[in-house]
Amino acid sequence: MSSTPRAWTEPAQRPVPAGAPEPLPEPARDELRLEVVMGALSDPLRMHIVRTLLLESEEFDHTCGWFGLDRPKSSLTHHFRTLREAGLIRQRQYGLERRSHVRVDDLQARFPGLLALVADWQQ
Amino acid sequence: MSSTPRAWTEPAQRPVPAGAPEPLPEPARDELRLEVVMGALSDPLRMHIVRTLLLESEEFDHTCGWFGLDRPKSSLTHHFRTLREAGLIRQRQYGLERRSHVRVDDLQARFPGLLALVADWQQ
DNA sequence: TTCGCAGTACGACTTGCATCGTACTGCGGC
DNA sequence: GCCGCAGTACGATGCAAGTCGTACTGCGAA
Repeated sequence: MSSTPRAWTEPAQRPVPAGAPEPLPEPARDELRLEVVMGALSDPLRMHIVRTLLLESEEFDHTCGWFGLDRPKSSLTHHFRTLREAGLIRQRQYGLERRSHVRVDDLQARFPGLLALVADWQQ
Repeated sequence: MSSTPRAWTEPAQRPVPAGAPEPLPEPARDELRLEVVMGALSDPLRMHIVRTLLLESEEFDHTCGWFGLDRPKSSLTHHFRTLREAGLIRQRQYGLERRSHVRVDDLQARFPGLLALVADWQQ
């Protein structure tokens, strides 16, 4: 995994740490809808979030605040929820923070090649 | 899989017939934006149109009416224009009719794998 | 030249979404 | 206990998009 910087091409995802909180409500893998996923990615800010998360998520999950986005917190909540409800990201509550990562396995299984397009996206 | 007649996986597109009208205004290949394309595909009716066109377009282009969609004509005009302005389809005016086909070459070049996802989409 | 047809243009209505301020919650540190 | 912080919930607002009826255009056939 560390030999190539593009972990999103790998089918395997790093294991969930023991004791991690349950993910927030999200669609199951077989409930993912391509048109809903694409609708979530049709917003440039959300595309940016997913792409950044994808290319930086090898080490650990990230909080909303980590991105340094210049938007009010309530706007970020809205976009992260949209991404989670579309099935693009998984969110877990760690104490104060809500950490996110891309659902690489599920997305690769259902929509192979989609994440490669996201990774190649240019702002 | 590679023996099946899925022309959308081929880089080449059938040639334009001599004397065909000029295409209606559309974004150039290098102006295509992934988030705009995905926004156009986020509507189930438009996804259906593109997918149908993709899987049936080997023979000839198709008119709006060919699809047999149960919507008023003005709604179809709206959706076909959205698809054309996003760069998904090319439209030409043949006398009375406006015929459409998917821009396979351009989309494969800019967003490889995207059309495969569309072709695998289930209503 | 008159009619019918494919599709557009326009406008009105409605819905959904992005945006954001403000109040609130829940956890951890002091 | 008390406070600060991350993030949510709620509500208001403005705007873009979907929907559709109706009038219109432009071509071809009778």
